[in-house]
Amino acid sequence: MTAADTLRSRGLRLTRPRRIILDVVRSTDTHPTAASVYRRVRRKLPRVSLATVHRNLRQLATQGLLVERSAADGMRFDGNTGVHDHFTCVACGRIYDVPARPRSAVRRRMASSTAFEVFDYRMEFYGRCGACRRRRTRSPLTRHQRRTYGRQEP
Amino acid sequence: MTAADTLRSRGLRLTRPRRIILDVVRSTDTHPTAASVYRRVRRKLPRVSLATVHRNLRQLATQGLLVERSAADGMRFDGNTGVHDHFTCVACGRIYDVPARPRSAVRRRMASSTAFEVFDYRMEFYGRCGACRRRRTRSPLTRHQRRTYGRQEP
DNA sequence: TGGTTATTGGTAATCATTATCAATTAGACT
DNA sequence: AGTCTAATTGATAATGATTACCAATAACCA
Ligand SMILES: [Mn+2]
Ligand SMILES: [Mn+2]
Ligand SMILES: [Zn+2]
Ligand SMILES: [Zn+2]
Repeated sequence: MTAADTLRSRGLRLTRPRRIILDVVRSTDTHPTAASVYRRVRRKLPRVSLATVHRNLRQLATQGLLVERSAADGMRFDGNTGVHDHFTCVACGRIYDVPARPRSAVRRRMASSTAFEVFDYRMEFYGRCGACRRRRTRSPLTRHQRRTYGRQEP
Repeated sequence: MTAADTLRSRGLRLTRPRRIILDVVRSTDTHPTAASVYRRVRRKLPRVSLATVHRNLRQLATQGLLVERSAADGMRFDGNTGVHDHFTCVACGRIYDVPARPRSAVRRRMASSTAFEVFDYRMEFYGRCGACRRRRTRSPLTRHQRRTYGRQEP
């Protein structure tokens, strides 16, 4: 089932902006912000509106064609919809995919020891990535710099 | 070492607004937003400014007297600074503390299989809490309602 | 090739957080 | 207890991110 079919089967249309936005998110593993997606989409479609990017990221996530993840510095989007975990480098801000560990054991233990019905869980690792370990540590970003720029997208 | 001593040893002062803000966050396990803390602080200090609440939550988190956590609906604050995990009920939005599982094994495995140096990790569980399992499911909140109100604080 | 209607671009509105600044006051030291 | 000094406050403006609105456009179906 292609993305176009998924959309059309729900009465949605695969417009040019929507297709390019989906392509941009799917063709990277950097977990871009909406602003970053906007910058990249404009290279192919200079007249696109920032509102269109926001609208489509939200819509495409609702339709399951990409994943919306909240990170410490705001919302990010992930074209990898498979089950996987993430590692955030606290030095450079990059977010890496890491393979998920088997989930069933954790869910069983959680469900049997509490009144909670666990549908899913998420693991986030924090530390320093290989590149940053080899390099002298730079001064950390300010709160505002983290939110606005985030070193993972040059 | 009391909170007042921690602050004074770093040239900071324990003012009345700051003490009340810290008390409010420490005396609940609902992981309140800044807006929610503001509402509760105003009951004791009606003339407090929202900016003062934001400033102090940030400062107190920087000093390690409370923890700042990003959730799907925005930033939240946790008076429990010990190691623990969280369960988010997708039906009512409440965030519950859950005991942490032993950390060393996970960190060792992660560090040995990748180039990442893991300082810490975070687990978030998602599902339905006991109260919501017993009760008929209500209609889900809108995006805006989730961000602003969040059912966990009535 | 039309006709319907989802979608777009442009822009205003909203929301959360941060910045600014004159007035206040906690804490240290007489 | 009174004085001093700098941290802090309340009020408000500014900022950044996201959402709402609406007339114009264009995707898709018959
Ligand atoms: Mn990912
Ligand atoms: Mn907690
Ligand atoms: Zn790094
Ligand atoms: Zn619940």
